[in-house]
Amino acid sequence: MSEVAYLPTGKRELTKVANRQAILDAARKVFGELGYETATVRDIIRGTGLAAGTFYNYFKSKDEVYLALASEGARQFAPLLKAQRAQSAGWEEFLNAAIEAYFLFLADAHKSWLSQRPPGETQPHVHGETPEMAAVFNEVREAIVEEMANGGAPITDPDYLAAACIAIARDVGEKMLARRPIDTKGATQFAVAMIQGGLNGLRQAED
Amino acid sequence: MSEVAYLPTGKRELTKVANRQAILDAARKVFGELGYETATVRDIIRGTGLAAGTFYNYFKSKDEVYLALASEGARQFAPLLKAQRAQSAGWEEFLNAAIEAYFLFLADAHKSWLSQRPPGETQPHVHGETPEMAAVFNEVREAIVEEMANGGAPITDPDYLAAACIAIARDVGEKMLARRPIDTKGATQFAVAMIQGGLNGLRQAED
Amino acid sequence: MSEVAYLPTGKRELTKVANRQAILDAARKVFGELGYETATVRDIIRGTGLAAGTFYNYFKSKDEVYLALASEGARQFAPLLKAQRAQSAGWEEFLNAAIEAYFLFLADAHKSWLSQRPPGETQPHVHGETPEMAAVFNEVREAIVEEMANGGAPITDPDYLAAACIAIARDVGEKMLARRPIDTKGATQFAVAMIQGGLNGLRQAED
Amino acid sequence: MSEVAYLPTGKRELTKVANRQAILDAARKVFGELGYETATVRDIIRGTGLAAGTFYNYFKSKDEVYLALASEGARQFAPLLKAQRAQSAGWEEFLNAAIEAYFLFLADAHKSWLSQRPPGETQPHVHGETPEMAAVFNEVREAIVEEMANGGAPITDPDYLAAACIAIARDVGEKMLARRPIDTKGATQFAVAMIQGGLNGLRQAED
DNA sequence: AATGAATGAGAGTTCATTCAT
DNA sequence: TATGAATGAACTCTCATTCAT
Repeated sequence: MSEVAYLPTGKRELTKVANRQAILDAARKVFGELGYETATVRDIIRGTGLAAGTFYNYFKSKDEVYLALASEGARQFAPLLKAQRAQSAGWEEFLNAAIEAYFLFLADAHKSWLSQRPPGETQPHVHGETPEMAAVFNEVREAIVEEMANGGAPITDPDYLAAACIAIARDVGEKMLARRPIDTKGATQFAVAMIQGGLNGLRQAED
Repeated sequence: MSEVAYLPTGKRELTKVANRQAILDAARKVFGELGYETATVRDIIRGTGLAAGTFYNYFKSKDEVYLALASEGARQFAPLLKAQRAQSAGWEEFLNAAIEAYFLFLADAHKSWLSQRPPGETQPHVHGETPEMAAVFNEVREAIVEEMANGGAPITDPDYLAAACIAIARDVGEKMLARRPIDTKGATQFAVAMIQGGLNGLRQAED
Repeated sequence: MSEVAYLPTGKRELTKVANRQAILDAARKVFGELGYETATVRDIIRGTGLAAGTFYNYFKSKDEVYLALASEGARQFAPLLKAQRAQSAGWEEFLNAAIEAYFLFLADAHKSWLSQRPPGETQPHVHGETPEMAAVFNEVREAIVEEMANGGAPITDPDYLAAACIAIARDVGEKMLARRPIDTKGATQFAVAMIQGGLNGLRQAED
Repeated sequence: MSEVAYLPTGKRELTKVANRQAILDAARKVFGELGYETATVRDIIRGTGLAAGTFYNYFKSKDEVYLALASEGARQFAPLLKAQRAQSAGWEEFLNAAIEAYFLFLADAHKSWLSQRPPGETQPHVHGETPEMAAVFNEVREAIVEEMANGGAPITDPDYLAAACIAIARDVGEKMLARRPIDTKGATQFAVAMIQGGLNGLRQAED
């Protein structure tokens, strides 16, 4: 309609991407520290240099930014998990692959987020989990459940077993993040050994 | 204003206690269903026959009722756990005792609360844990950590191990509650077998 | 549940009714002056001595208070109009009755509202009609349309005619309110004479 | 910054005019559909191919575009009305001329706007009148009032009479637009006959 | 002690307008 | 001049808490 069409400059595009990222970063931090309910949109934008309304140029709602974070995490993680699983021959290898993938994701994410949450300052009623962690964890859960349904780990009570494996992965992963240096190899060995041992224990108990 | 000063009668005291209990019951239900943030004080008092303001005759704040619930749970549970532990000779017996105590508590609490949460209707961003469950769980965690520190389960990494034991207890306990009939014996056997097996697995891995 | 049940005292009930009325009055004034869109809930409560949140103890939304005002007006007016219509034999009497009822309502409402809008200070983009006026006006409109459909005023174009009658009633009524003293008799005579004369003029034009 | 200063070419000027017109067209449509308050500047520019900020190169504010629309309508209409009036000998001719001019304007505007508002989908609290219609209507109003003040229609109550004439013109005009085909002749005949008849009726009532 | 209306800070969100590009 | 992201005041509405009764 107009004679002169201004194309978006590289600079503009850059700040747009940067702002989006800044909001995502701030949101991740805030959700991790405060939890979804307690975190406010204003808490999030305070972490960027932006104004309140600007948030809504990038995300339609508080919920949407949470979901964006979660699905971004899942999207990045899914191929890693898949690749690891593809290489695995049996249950033990699968388990090792899945847990290692999860721990690597956690470690990587943790490093790049510089979560820096002052230790011990945990608020009451708070998750302590970023949306991405939640999403990625769900991927692992599903992989384990699926593998188990396929007969990967034939044992009396697959429901309890899945719950237990997942629980170990989650909580050992969390502990791992609290240590320096972050040792994914060690944590993976621990978790896998414990789960495999547990399986043996359960087989014996069955008799 | 009245000439005669009535001493608090037993009846009146009972009423006070009953109201307090009604609030606690309603709060437990609501916190369990909605989580701390989402639950409103009005949600809680709606569950009693009382008026909004009356809540503050019994608790100073929404937070206080949460804490009251948690510490009540812990207070009731602590002696049970202590008794069970006292009977235990070694680590295995201790573990069995602690987990059984925990599962019994869960089952009992669950029965008496009639939590009735329609399954599958879980809201996003919500805990699904009553304050008491959280508190009692912490008791168990501390017992395990303490016992482990006392050399109960000599293993490479007590920190990870504690995390894993606790994780299993929590999540198998949760699964247990979802089944009918609630089988604490079976769940305890499962959890203990898995943990003990896990310990063995870890010992082998160490070599 | 509690031993002592406090019944609402008269005083409490009084302020409740009074507050509701204060909000309605303020809302009427504000809607009349500013129109629905421009008026804010804060504009309304500012007209009472109440706090912002209190508005929502009485009405669920800005829309609801508008509707309440409108339907209250219609409810009060409907029987008056019905009574007047019941006494009417033919179209002319009906017309007289309907318009008189409308003008009486306007005059009465105007007096009791003390609308006191500073003359000349009319804002741009504004209705200048309270919700009640709108609602009552609709009642009159429907009555006229209905009567006309029943053959009350057989004329070539009932659609245009209804529009014209209604238009006269509305705008003459408005002028009437701007004069002192408010002369409903005179305004009614004028409007009816004009409409009847208009009908005659249309009959002649038809030939 | 550039060495060569280009004078505005005819082409460029045209673009400016075209953009301005595009905004005016979109604004008319949007104001007509949504009303002043509900319409947003973004609603308006969405109707053009332009960007949000560009709006403010042409109009200082949302209000200004409304006013521009209104005065443009008035400016276009005033000479038409004047010409029609100039040809009129007496009151009846004047009335016919004024109303016809108004209805012609309405019909023309309506056609060219293709207002296309889905009938029946009227929002609550919305005008259904473009700024131009409002402005042009005011011109007619003033003409009638003026003519009446000059003794064109000697009758008891010129204030009421003006109100009534105007009311008829407005509402019959509105009805006219809703019909197919749009029959300005018929509508004019109707309105004039009704008003003239009304005048006669008022004269008789005076006796 | 019980009541429930009143309070007001603060939540998520919208939008007219500005301004760097 | 065109662009469209940034701005921030203002909006509707919620809710923990207070307080007159």
